[in-house]
Amino acid sequence: MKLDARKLKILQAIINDYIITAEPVGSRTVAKKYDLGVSSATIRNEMSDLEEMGYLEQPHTSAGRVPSDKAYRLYVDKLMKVRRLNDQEAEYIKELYQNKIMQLEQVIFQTAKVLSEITNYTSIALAPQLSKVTIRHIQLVPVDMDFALLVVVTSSGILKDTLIRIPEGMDNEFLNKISNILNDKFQGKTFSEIDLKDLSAVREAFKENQKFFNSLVDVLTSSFHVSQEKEVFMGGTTNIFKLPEYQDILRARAFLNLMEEKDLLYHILASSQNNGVKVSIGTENTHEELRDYSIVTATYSLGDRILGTIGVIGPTRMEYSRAVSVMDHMGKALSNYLTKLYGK
Amino acid sequence: MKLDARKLKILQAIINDYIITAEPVGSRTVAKKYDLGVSSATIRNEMSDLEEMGYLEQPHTSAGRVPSDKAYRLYVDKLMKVRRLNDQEAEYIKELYQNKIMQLEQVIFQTAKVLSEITNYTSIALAPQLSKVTIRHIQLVPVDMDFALLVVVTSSGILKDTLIRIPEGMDNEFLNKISNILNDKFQGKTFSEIDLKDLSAVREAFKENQKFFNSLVDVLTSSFHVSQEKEVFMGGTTNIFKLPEYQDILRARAFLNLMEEKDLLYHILASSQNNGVKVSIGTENTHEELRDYSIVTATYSLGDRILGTIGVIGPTRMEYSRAVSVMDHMGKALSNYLTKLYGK
DNA sequence: GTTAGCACTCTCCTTTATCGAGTGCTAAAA
DNA sequence: TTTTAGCACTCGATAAAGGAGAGTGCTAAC
Repeated sequence: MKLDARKLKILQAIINDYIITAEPVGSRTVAKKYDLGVSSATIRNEMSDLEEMGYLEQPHTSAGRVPSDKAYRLYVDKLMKVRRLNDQEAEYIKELYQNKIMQLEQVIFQTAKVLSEITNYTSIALAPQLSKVTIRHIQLVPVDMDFALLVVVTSSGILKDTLIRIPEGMDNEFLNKISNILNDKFQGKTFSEIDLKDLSAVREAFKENQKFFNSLVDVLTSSFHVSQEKEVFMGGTTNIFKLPEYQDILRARAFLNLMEEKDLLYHILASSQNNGVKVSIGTENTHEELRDYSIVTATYSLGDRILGTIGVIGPTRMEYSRAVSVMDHMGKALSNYLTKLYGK
Repeated sequence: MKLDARKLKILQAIINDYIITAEPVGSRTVAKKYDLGVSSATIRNEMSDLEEMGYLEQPHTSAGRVPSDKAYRLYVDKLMKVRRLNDQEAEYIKELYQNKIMQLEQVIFQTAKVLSEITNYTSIALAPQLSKVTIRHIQLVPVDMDFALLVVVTSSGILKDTLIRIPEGMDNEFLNKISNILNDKFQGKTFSEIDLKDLSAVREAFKENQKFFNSLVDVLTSSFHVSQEKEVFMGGTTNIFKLPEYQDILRARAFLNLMEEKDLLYHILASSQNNGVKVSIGTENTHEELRDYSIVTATYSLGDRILGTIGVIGPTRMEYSRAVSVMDHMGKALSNYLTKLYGK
């Protein structure tokens, strides 16, 4: 059976309608609302064909039909017209990145927030992954008699710092000396390459301050490494309540529980590392838990290095044209902003 | 009418039962489950009295009775036995604050998380309020040819920093000079006291680097001031789904929407500044939106200065004894931790 | 003052009936 | 051969009706 022009038109009509209404679409609806010049009976026959071909599904015998994941895939790849952002949306995004000096994590957080506001879906965003980034500069800065700030600047301009207690009577000179040692040892390495075995030489330089040495290493390996790494930012988690299919408490709950699975979300975002926008529809997702959802992601970068991923998640009945255009725009805007601010 | 010993016993039984089951409690239930040595008819009479006195309410004629806010207040003040934490809970809290060097905000975030895990309610926590805190030390630290780190240490040991772009060719000496000027001008002041009018003298010192001056001031006033100020951390937002009264989608939604009102939550937390644990029950809350919820808060401090507030929010049918003991314990543990780490 | 007994109320759950949207099939029309 | 009108049939959704059960308040006896 061939997917001729009329079948395509009908399919498109059904997808459009279902995306808007969330109700199974019947042949009469298509005949009336979309002017195809044929009767509902003809459309009925075509729909039957489309179902046989795997593009449509029937929730039950006496209901209309619903697009399958395969149909959405076709829609995304071939049928949909990519929508441009309207002025208001573009303006909103522009404003976000204008004139503001933010900590990198704040930027990502705000991006997620705006993303969810514009799309009305739930947004997820991955902060830059430290494991991919090398250490450019380490500096211990005294702030106080008791505390110093351990500052690490990375190759991508990302900065990480932690307050750290210093032993009594330790002077600036010693701090500088340590900074130099750390730089010698770690410059150009990634955080994950900081190897405990490597450190015996460094340890000696600390002489009687072994405790200080330990806490320094602790901070460098654990604090910078694990906890920050899997940070997933989210926005608009409760947006799903606006959608009719989540008026069911069990579904809503399932979704919200999913959103608490930070590890899972992290893997989803981390796995899409191809430059640009990517759409994963329902069963296309490798993760079992996601087979009822679609995810649209985009990467963001600093210069030509991909730093992380942002995305929106929603029902497979997603406004793909809208989502794709917003993600595309946003990914680029964020990259621009970062490059302008942190690039050299 | 007097609230005699038997009435109290009956009231206590009803409250206990309702807290556990979330079902209106009938006279027969009280007679059977709680051994009071009288028949259900007697209890029925007493319950009628208790309703007249305002301690009980009836959802409808043929239902059992439900404690009123007044009853909960009595319960919290007089009736409940304050429960001690069990070993597992105490251990969990202890572990949280052990051996970890965290950014202050991370500490608060983790505290909120643990709080929600232990209580099974939604937790909210207020980060230390910068407006209350004075500036101890400002330092511009060069990290790079293009960037410096603006570090501000506050009187409470809290540290704030932001990466800031520096003009080309600006050397360390000049940065130090600026740091000194900023210190001269702002040491001992709060962030809200940073007055733009004051700055004309400082501005001159920057000579041709007016743009740099502007961004510095921008960061000091806006970035440190507004955005961080109202930061409310939350944990376990979806815990309410475990409670039977939130199986109703409208209620669940109302609650989640409430949790998105960061400003409101901020005010609630900021308003409870009396040292120690505070319980607000239903209509006792000044905010209209909260009249169906109860909130248990505790303050945390550094030394003897109150820094912020943590709390849990749930239905008025809350396990107060549990919540109060956890909040009490947690507030103190957090204060201890902070004092040990940042106090001098 | 306490309690057994009982009529009465009201929600909740189940059953039954009805409605209507939508389908698939057939046979006639184009 | 394709399209269409007509029609019987299916099945979910909604409403109405009918208990069942929990709980109350009142009365009268203990």
